[in-house]
Amino acid sequence: MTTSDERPPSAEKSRKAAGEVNPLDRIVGFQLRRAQLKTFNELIRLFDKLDLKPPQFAVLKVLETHPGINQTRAAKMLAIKRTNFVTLVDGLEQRGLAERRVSAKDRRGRPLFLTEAGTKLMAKAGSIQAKHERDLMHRLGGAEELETFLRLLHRLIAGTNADE
Amino acid sequence: MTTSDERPPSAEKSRKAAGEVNPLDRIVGFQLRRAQLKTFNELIRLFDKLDLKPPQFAVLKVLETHPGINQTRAAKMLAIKRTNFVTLVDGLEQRGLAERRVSAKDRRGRPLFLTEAGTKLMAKAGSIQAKHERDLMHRLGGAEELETFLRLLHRLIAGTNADE
DNA sequence: TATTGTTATACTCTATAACTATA
DNA sequence: TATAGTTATAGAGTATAACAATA
Repeated sequence: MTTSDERPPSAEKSRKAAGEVNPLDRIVGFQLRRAQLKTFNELIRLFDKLDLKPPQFAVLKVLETHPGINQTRAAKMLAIKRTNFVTLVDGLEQRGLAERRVSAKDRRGRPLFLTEAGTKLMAKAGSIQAKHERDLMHRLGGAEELETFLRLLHRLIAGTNADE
Repeated sequence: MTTSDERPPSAEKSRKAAGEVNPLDRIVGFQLRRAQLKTFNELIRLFDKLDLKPPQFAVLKVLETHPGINQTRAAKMLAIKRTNFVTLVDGLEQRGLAERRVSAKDRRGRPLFLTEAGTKLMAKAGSIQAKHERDLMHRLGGAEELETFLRLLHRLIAGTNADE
């Protein structure tokens, strides 16, 4: 990604580098896919030293703002299946970043909490992610464009029932 | 569900329906993921009767606009790996929608073409996809918003070397 | 030596069904 | 009966390494 070759801005070369005329460029779904893959890959690299990936960060983020949330609701927020969420939490619990407790009210539930280590890690991860977000904002053109972008994304998502 | 705290049912339901406060709502990457998943799932359902999925449609679309393109360039346009592209084309070739020929110039290459059946299928698939695209445009708010959205997406993608 | 297409393979993601223990 | 969590498992999707044929 940091290949800083000298690149003359000739139309010929920039066209080739950009992947040519590409009929997929004007199809919303495919552009969404590319943008999503790129932002995730960027975040993966930024989280590299924390041994954290975007989905794991997302779980911790939800626990941070919703301590004691149960797994069904958390999985819905993350738009992943309850069943796949289990493995995710297993990993975080084994690393001592999150913990499942037992609810007194409903003994079926396993309310989720960040551990102290999880809270500490989130301090670092959160600032890394926030920095990335600012980078994205700048690439979009500024604060106003970011708002516009989020609003448009939300219009596409609206009416979604997350998962399941 | 009748236990726990006393809470007005209206607030309870709207909170649940809206997916709650969700700290992921303002993180670009995760909103991108949700929007991408949703548009793809919509397209999958629309293509249902054609037994076609978005990646397959994308390949056929590239062959339609770039007849004779080689696999390396096509894979780059699709932002997937050459190696995974092989399986994709295998499937399309077995269904008689695309074909690999042999190049006289460079006998390593296998220039790709739509078959007649492939062209016919693309007539249907293309109009389905175009209709979906118009639907997305309306949800975004109109033609102007679509342009804005694509422009912003492109700003995030810019500088990407696709894949590999 | 580099490139095109390919096979084999592994690893991650995601999806479905069925089970348990509670309610 | 329904719900929260879980297990097992299958299927996509995606990744790397290595090879043959050709340039």
